[in-house]
Amino acid sequence: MKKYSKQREIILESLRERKDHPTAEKLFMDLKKQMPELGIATVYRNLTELCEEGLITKVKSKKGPDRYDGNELPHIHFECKKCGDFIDIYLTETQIKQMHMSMKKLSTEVEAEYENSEIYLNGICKKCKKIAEKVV
Amino acid sequence: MKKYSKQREIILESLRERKDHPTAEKLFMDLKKQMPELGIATVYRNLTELCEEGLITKVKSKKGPDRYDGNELPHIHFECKKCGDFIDIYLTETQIKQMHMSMKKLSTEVEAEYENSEIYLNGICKKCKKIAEKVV
DNA sequence: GTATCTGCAAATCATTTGCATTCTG
DNA sequence: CAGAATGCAAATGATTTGCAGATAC
Repeated sequence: MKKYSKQREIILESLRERKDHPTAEKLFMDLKKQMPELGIATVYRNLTELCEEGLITKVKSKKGPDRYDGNELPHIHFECKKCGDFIDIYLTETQIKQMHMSMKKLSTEVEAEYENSEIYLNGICKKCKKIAEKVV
Repeated sequence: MKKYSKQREIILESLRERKDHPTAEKLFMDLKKQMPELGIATVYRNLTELCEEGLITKVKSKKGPDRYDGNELPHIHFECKKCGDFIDIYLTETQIKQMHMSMKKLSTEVEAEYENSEIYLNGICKKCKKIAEKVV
């Protein structure tokens, strides 16, 4: 039977509150400030569990280690080719419906059973664009 | 100045021919049969280079290590939640255009500069579906 | 009281790097 | 010959695992 743990609570809570997509290491460092006895293994263990329960999402990054996302609103990710950061892009009801319909249609072409889809947009984010402009 | 290497040639050639999406390790094992002196570091070095040159693509997997893809035709990936394998899904000219247009439109919402997008469909592939049916 | 969860340290897995040697232009 | 590329072994980085002690129910 699943038991309560303060560690799991603050991990989930923190991921829901923050708007970035931290690595396990980053999250660990930040949480260690408010709970110094916290161990990195506990963070990894809980992140894996929370993903399995569908409460958070693991985001694969092109460059560095995996990122974790606690944003509960339906969204897709924009990954910056320069800094590697992720930005959430929110979709309207219509966009979501449209997307899922076309995805489902595509899936039938391989006779596979479609469940959901992940879309990663790639490009340069606002922040890096500004930096690039300044450097030039 | 870039120099020819037999190793790079067989790595690229093999990736273009095969229809799966092997890990570096798998590719290494297979190529070692025809070139026993091949080293794993050489495989990784060349895979990284070939990706940078845009001749192949690195595919991030939900489960295991990175996969590599030498399929030159425009396609997106279907990732099986059970076996972790990838299947290529081909798109028509119209679908590609449509997709890029809607992606570009989404990107403007975050004031980021869109370059290209990656779409991963998720579900259960034909092979696993059959296995599942047999087990039941 | 017992199963679950933790923190730590050690282990594992994937990938990268240093370096002496070999190959290409 | 000079610079590039290789193979090997060692190093690194991220994540997982084993285990003894702490915690929840």
